[in-house]
Amino acid sequence: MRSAEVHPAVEERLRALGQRYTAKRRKLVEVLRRARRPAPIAELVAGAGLPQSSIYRNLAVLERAGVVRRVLTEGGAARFELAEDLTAHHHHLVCRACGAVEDVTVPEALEHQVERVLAAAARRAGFRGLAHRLDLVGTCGSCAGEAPTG
Amino acid sequence: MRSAEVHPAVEERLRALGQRYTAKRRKLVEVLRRARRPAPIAELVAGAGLPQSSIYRNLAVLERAGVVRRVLTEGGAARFELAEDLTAHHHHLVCRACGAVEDVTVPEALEHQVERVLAAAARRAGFRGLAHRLDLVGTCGSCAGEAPTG
DNA sequence: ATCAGTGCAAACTTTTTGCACCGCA
DNA sequence: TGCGGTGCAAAAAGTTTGCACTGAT
Repeated sequence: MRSAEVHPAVEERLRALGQRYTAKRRKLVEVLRRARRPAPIAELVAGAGLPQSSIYRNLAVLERAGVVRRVLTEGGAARFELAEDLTAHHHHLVCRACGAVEDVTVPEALEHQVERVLAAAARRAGFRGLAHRLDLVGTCGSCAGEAPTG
Repeated sequence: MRSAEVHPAVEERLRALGQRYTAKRRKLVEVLRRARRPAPIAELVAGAGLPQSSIYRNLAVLERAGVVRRVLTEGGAARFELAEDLTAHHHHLVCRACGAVEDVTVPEALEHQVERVLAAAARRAGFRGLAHRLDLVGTCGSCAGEAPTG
């Protein structure tokens, strides 16, 4: 989704919750939109030029509005990204050596198949409204190249 | 993997790192083995009867030894489970309402296909040694049934 | 004027670490 | 007897919250 389309969509979702789409929130969304991967808090603080507390609070509001989502992490610091309906369905490549995260997409055919089989498995377990989160863990190029022993 | 097979395997992996497989560590592994889902720290503290600091330290050692892995979470508290080669490859159903986590498996055919396509995508991005983590997020039976308004 | 938004600082939660003591190889 | 292992308590890291002030409708 292009910038010109994202912001009005965000504004609408915030309005629906009686929230304003201020310049600061717009800046935050813009930083998230530009990141090619889930952004950690520190990156958002630096990028948007807002104090941590405002970042956290605005992220909470944006998450409630369905604009951003907290990405699953292995503990450390939280990472956030724009909701998939504002960008595109994608997955993550996580480097187990340096922790780097990259966005990736896989063929639609596989996505469909995954969706179909998962929906069946979930139904059996009594789960509804399923969405999948497929992350890949491995070693990124630079870590594999620079530290073959690790 | 049965208990009789898990413990010797764990011991071997710890030995390889010059670590001992003490009674307390065995207790911790046993608690993890019995859990049908990734266990939060509090559950391990209660189950193994060890102070938090020991739980954390032992989990760190066990993770280094490839015995346990930290499960991806949305921030809150960390959850741990035994490594897949000590149990079986599986995925998680996460309830977005109550946070409950359940282990699930999907057909092998799909696993193979996912592996194949993902491996290709990862190679393109310069990643190696890939493993996938497929989690499903939805609403569990009790949350959907007992609170249709939520 | 009013109510949401913001910033600072303090509180809180979760995880890590220093240190002294214990215990198995 | 030495190097892990353990527990307590303190510290650090990450996140949330109270309060007073600002700003948009």
